[in-house]
Amino acid sequence: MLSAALRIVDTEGLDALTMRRLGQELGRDPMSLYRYAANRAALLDGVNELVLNELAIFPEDRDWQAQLRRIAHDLRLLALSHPNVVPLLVTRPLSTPLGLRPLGILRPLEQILSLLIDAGFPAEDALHVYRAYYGFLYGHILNELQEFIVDPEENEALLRLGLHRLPPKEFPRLRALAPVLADYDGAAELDQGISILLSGLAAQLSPPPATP
Amino acid sequence: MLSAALRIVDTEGLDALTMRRLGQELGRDPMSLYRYAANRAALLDGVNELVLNELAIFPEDRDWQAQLRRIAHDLRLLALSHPNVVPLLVTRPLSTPLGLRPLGILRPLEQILSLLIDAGFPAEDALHVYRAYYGFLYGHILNELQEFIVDPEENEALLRLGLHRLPPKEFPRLRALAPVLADYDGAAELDQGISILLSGLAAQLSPPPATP
DNA sequence: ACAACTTCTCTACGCTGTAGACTTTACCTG
DNA sequence: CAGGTAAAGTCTACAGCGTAGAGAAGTTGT
Repeated sequence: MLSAALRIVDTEGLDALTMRRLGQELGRDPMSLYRYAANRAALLDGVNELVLNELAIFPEDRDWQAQLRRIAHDLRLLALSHPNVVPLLVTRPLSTPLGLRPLGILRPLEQILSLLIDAGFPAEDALHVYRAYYGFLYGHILNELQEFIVDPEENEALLRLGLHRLPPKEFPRLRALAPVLADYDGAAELDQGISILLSGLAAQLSPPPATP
Repeated sequence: MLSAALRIVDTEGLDALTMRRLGQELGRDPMSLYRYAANRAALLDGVNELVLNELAIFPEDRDWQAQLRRIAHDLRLLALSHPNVVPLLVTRPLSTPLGLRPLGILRPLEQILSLLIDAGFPAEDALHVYRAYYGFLYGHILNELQEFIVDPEENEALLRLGLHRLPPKEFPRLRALAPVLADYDGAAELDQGISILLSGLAAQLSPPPATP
């Protein structure tokens, strides 16, 4: 059921995921969905969970930096392949206290904490590392998707056209950067940011012994 | 009109901002709102703009690091005082191509680019710095708000209660960190992350001459 | 005073999530 | 196999939503 919901979200957008539409997709009465999800909100949480479960984390790995870097790239790709789910990813937790969120959404948090603690960080530092890391990661994904042109029309022209609308006096920098904006290597930018962040964090907090 | 809308969002949440509700707040017919906003979406953009306009940026300042750090703290406080607007802040641009967004939303982008370029960065590097910076900033704000307990009930107890629900076998780290999670100094964490990021960026990209 | 134009109001339509009563199906027990 | 119990699915209905379109009221220019 959740996979059908995800299919609708991916192909038709978040708003298209209505109870009636999902019921039709499954060939069932819309009301029957309430046996599996108490709410439409719960349904959205389910989709959210389903996507997050595609993310593989191996907390046993001792090389925390490599692991975090890989996870970052994986999550980025996940977001790019389900762009319509991203609003859910960043917005749903805002309205649910931490402890009451679906387990599938809390699992990555637990696993990354575990990874960091096993790698030698004191629990409290692990939390700090996690926050800086996940904060940057989510921010990057949002940023990249915001610049991503979903329009089926030719990209660059439309982008330039959009920017052309801006008053030149007020937005000279942005207009001048139009060609650079057009080719955005998200993976490289993410990797570079992660590098800066991880080495900075490692230098600042007590570095883990890293000897098994 | 927008300020009335913002008032509703702040006090009653995003969903409470309906055309009928806003009309009632203004003592006007709901349909009269369409003279000022083409859409409900445009209305949300307006609220978004209104909040972002509270953010002051001084592109003439030569000390880009101090300036970016101040802006980060300002935006954080802004987000904390309008938490219900944050979903708008991060979500709305996802459905609008960059060039077609309201000017008030693009203005911070332009101003920060201007700040960086005036501080000596080549235009292209300025864009990279901006992306890493804004990405981290947005990510931090999301993170902090996600941990923020809006519940009027006593914080710590409720948080622990929520966490207590988690199966101990599966979430040992998270449960153990409950007391630490409870007191989260968002400003300090943001400042520390910004420090790491800015110094890393300055070291990596051609450092600005910084001599006026 | 009349006309043109803007602004506001009213009604109505199709859509939404979901409560509550009802019917059908599945399964387990004697 | 028969009968009862629980689960799953269906139907109808309601209040609320955004907003199209026609009309009323008010304002301004000549």
